[in-house]
Amino acid sequence: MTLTDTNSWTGIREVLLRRIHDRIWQPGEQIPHEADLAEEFGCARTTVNRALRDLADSGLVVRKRKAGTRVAVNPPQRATLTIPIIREEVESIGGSYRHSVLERDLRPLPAMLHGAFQVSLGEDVLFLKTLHFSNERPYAFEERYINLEAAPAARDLSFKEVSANEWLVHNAPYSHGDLSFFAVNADDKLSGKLDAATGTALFAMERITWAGDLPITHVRLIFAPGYRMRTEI
Amino acid sequence: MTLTDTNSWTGIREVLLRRIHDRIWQPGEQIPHEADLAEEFGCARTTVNRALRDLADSGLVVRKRKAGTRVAVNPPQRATLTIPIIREEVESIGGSYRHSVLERDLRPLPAMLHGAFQVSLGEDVLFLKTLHFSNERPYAFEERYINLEAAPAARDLSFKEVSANEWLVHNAPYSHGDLSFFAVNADDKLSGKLDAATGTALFAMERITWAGDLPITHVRLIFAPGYRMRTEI
DNA sequence: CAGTGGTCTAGACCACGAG
DNA sequence: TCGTGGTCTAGACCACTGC
Repeated sequence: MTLTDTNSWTGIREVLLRRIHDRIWQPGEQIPHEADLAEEFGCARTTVNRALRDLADSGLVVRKRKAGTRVAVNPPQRATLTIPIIREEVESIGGSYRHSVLERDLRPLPAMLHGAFQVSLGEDVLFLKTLHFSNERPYAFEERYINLEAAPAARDLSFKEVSANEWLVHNAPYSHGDLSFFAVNADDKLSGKLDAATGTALFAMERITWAGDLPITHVRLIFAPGYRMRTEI
Repeated sequence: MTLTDTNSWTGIREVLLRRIHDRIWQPGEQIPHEADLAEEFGCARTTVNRALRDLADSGLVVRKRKAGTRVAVNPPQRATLTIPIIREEVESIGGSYRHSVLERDLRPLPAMLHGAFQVSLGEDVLFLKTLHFSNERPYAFEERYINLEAAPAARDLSFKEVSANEWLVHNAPYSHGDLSFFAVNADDKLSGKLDAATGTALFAMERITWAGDLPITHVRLIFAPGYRMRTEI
């Protein structure tokens, strides 16, 4: 039998978890106060607080001042996705990375993005089309708009050596962003670039990042066939 | 000008964040010790610790005992996805939810899953095909295997009233799982079910959950065209 | 070995929000 | 209003790991 150290916050978390799993505390039911639990475990309230805060972060319990802590009725699955820069992703699975800039020009922001990506009216943005390779096979196709107000230095860069992806991470840190995942069919152009039959379902990701109120970049990545985004929960 | 409260851990986190964004602390550079920062901010080390721990959780700094805290060189994007049960997802966007069980039988586990989903040899698993609707329009198609050793009560349930999705959340809590996302083409069967032209790219999710060593369920969800999984970072 | 983060404690005050 | 969680403090000991 495994003994759990009930003097560590992780140990206490395990015990609480087991009580929830074993239905000793029913979904929706209020569990004892921090103070009572601290007494039960013979530890400081801070320690119980840490354990409960962790359970709340993962969605298993719901905490409210005055109302106490309740076991979540429908614990949502929370999964943390780690999205590395593509070079690191490729290299981490043992591939050799290369990228190729297919297009690069200044242009007005397409109307489609006016709502989500508010740059100053009339300002051009830097547009890039890039193909990423793993072991010389297409890995992902990227279309990107860069707001030159947020990253003026990008105007003079070709992004042939360092990908825009990587350069922006280092030179235009964002404060927040929107991220979405979806599926697209390979059209004729994509099909040639990604070495996929026309019509093949491809996994895609779209991302907008801001530094405060200033939009930095909008990027759409479309991955070669077979790509899976994985995580553990 | 906005003043930041440097006596709260969130306030301290903001200040540290700004120093990283403003390159006062360069990527890869070691930042001051907790004790020094605590002195600078005139607060307890615990408070600085909380702020730094939070930055480390989000991947912006890397902390090591003895080696100190460094600004991450390639801060990975971490995104937390919240995956609710489908009924709640549908209802949260104002739809009325319904589901329909298309198939339900006991069968041996398909060979394809033998590696990932280790049930006792020769034991049958419960197989379910379900279609989820939002406002009477197809929302997602589900294929699910349930390990009856982990959830024996499932053997006697039709899952016509409560979906397997929801029942399992309430009755077979998992301790951990694998989750992946990918894209598939609608085949003829899917196309009819999801009201999508054959070949349409569809967003799909696959999930296996365990309770300790015991596999609980394997589920593949394929969403109707246009589905996006969104999150903020 | 010794510096650094990780954690625990006992106590305190505060903010929120249910009743 | 007042119970409950949220947070802060000052101090302590410990665990890891680079040197």
